[in-house]
Amino acid sequence: MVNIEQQQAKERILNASIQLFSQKGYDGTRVSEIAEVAKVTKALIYYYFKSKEEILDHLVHSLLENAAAMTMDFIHTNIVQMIKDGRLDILPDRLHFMDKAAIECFLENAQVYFEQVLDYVLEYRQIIRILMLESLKDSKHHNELFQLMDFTRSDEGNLILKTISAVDQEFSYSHDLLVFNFFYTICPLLNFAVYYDEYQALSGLSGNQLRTAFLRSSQIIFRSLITGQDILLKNHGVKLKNQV
Amino acid sequence: MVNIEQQQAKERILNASIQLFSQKGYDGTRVSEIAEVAKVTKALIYYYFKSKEEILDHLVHSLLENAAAMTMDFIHTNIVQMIKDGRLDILPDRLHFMDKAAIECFLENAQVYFEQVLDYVLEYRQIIRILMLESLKDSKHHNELFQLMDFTRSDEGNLILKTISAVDQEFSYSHDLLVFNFFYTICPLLNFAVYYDEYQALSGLSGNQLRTAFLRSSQIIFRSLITGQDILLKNHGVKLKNQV
Amino acid sequence: MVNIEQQQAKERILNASIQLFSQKGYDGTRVSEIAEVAKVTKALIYYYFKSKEEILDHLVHSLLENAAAMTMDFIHTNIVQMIKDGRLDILPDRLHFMDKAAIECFLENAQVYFEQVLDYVLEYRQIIRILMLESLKDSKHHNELFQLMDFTRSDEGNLILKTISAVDQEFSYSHDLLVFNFFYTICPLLNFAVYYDEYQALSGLSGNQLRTAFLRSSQIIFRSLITGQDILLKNHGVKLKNQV
Amino acid sequence: MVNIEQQQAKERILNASIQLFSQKGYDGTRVSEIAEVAKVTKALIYYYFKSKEEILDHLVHSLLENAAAMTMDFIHTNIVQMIKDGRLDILPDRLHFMDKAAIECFLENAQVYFEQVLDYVLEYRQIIRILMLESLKDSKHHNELFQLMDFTRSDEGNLILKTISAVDQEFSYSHDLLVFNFFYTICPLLNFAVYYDEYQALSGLSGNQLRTAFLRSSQIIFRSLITGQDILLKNHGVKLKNQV
DNA sequence: AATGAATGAGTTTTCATTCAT
DNA sequence: CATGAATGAAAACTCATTCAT
Repeated sequence: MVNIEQQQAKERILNASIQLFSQKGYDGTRVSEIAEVAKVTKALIYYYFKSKEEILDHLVHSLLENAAAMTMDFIHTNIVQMIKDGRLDILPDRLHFMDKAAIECFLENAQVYFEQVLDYVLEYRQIIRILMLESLKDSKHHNELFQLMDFTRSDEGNLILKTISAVDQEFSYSHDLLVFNFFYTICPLLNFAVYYDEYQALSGLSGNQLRTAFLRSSQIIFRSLITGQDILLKNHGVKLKNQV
Repeated sequence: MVNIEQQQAKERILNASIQLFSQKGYDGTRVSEIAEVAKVTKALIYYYFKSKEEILDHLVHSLLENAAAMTMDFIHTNIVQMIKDGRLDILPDRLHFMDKAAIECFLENAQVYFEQVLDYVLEYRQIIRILMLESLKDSKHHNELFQLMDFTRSDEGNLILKTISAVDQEFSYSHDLLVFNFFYTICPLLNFAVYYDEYQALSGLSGNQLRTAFLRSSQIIFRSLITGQDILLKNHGVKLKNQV
Repeated sequence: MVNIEQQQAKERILNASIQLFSQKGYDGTRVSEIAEVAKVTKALIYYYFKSKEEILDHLVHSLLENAAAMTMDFIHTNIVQMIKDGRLDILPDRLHFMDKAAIECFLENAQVYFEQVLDYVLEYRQIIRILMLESLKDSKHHNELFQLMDFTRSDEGNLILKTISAVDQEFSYSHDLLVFNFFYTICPLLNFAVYYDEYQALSGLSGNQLRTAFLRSSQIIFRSLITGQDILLKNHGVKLKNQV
Repeated sequence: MVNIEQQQAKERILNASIQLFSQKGYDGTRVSEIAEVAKVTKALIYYYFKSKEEILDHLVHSLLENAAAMTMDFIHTNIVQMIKDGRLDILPDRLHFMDKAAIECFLENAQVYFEQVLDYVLEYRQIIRILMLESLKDSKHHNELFQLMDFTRSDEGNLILKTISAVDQEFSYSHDLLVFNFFYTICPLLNFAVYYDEYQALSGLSGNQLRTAFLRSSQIIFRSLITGQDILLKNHGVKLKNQV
């Protein structure tokens, strides 16, 4: 851990802001508190940032950039590599895998990616918390949480959905799947991050135990998506396909 | 719908507060804004409420009371009735069902209850949003969201867990189940409520379509809990039991 | 003089602002100083005015309205009355007087009007000073001083010019006349108002002596406009007419 | 025109200050703005000037010195030369010209001088504007504008008045003349300078047209002073002499 | 039940100025 | 010469709350 005295002032301000915003919310945090925690003068905060809001923006944007980079990284590591290996084809409307093994491989990578994302959101859980707080208000960062991992639209970037679709060639996207994905994949993940510390405190579990327990729970969802997709797809898929 | 002019002032203040707190957060809302929206003077707000905080308390407590009542209602309607019918026994550590049909009946009721809860959280989604905003900060209402449907502890009120446990008599509670329940049952439900309006706006779905899609998604989780419980229970249950 | 304690707070704020803005300039005046002088709290100032700037706006606009009213009054008292009496005709491009006596009468009225204006600008010399200070900066009140008595454009409202033109039927407006009017009628008048107190102090004259001396000086200008108009009009009028 | 990059830093600071002070007033200008416009750092400004106020002082004093030099120049070129030529005598209380031709010559020179002054104030109109802004406030530069061409007192430097007095040997200074001189000679001149750009913009006249129009207007005043002085002198002079 | 006026104690933000390098 | 970093003091403005009526 870096000596707090030696940390650059600007970074101290950002760290103090993360800590305080995530604890007390943006509106609940005073610039003077940030100054105190960061051990700088109020005026210096305004030397580095035009306003309190700019601090928030800075935090939010740095997280979003970071997240986007991680997604890109996944795409390049997995998709691009598999294409190069001739195991995956990008068709206009879906991903086409060479064989069952390729699907297995992809799913495994997705799993690894999920775990990666989990660790990412845990590491940045304070900023995620800030983002979630803002996403609940009609602030300017209103829907940047949704952007964070935007699976709500069925566009090219929505890889997990494509994966599922690849399992069943008859499949085409349904609102059900998107809803499921958002509320049963993204939300739990983000909620896990923002309630991580609190849940630990209440349950008495260690961080690692909690993380493991959550990962196991997630596996149920993953399996459901494969074994139980007839619930989502077979029963309602046809109707849903024509709905919007 | 009641004429806004004729609404009693106090109620107008409460409604304005719900609207504003859920939109801008408690800290982000000014008493003068409440006065404006409620079409009363600031001074009148202080005639009815001792402080801004008392308004929040009032809202939070009314929701919590309400929620508790609903749970009690479920318990009485289902548990108590089934006991009276001799189809259910409350043992010190678990519920004991007379037969498979009783379980089926209970699960069905639980499903109905879930839908009831869904409608409840949808109706009060603004207050839920307020509560969630506060739960993310370390305010005094910090963990009242957890209380709302406290399934994190394995106490008598934790009915769904008991139900699952009843399906497999060998079963005993594991942290995994609690984690699963919290992050994959309660959180999605609450997130659905708080992001309901926004998701509608982004997806273009009608409220009803969205509600139906969410309920179908929930069914996957329910089924997972039965068919997929070996993942949660058989594999890790023993270890987890001894973990904490 | 009204008891300062009994004056309404808002008026005390305005008076304090006039005093301070005219002494120290708008930028040089602190809201806390206004509060002190007005014997109110800073917060009360913000109860009555949205911002420091709004106080300035209020002062400026009230003066401008007032001034406009005075001009209107002159027009109605003189022009309208003379028309009713059949001594004046408004032609599309100029005023037409019945006879020399009508012109004399009009000029006499203009003289009276000038004196009236003089007393007006003297009474409101502090606000005029504020306005002049602002007019010298590129603030939003930049050219409201020009509007105050806008003789810079040769439109219908420019009565004095029309009067002069009426004296010599051959005459038509020239930029020279406008320039003369602005810099040798309006500016001296306004400068007299804003430097009134200071000139008194430096010269040792009483207010009344100064006012009388200034009025006599103005008469020279008035006469110049009649006897000396050949300088302005005859020599250069033709060229100037075609210039812009 | 010198390349802005190559201009010395100090000069750039002064030019930026002139520009900004005349645009926004001294109080309305931030040191950081000066730094920006001058393309130097704030710290460098403090390397060259002890304080923001020192910049203003520097500008004001350089103008005043300059103006004094110009007056001195006039005195030497005209007065001193005429004395040497034996055409002018300085009596204790007045100037004594040898003959009508000497008066004519002097008046002509005064006219030339007026034009010179006009060009001077036009060149330095931004600083004049600053000075006028300050003269309207009770700053330390309060009455330095009056000093600029102090004709308010009947001392030796008041050349134009002496000139007029010389025309009529019966004449002695009256407050009327001083008032006339200040409000109808100096003020218009200064106002012309400070409103020069704005008047151009509003009227659509070119700088040269405007300057010419103003000079013609001034001639009326000059002539008035000779032909019309009976108004000022004969009628009221005696009384006024005894007034204070 | 209702309110216009008032305020203390903050809040965010600004700004002339300094200092170490 | 030159500057990036830093700051004390004070500026404008806010806001929950109170009070007299």
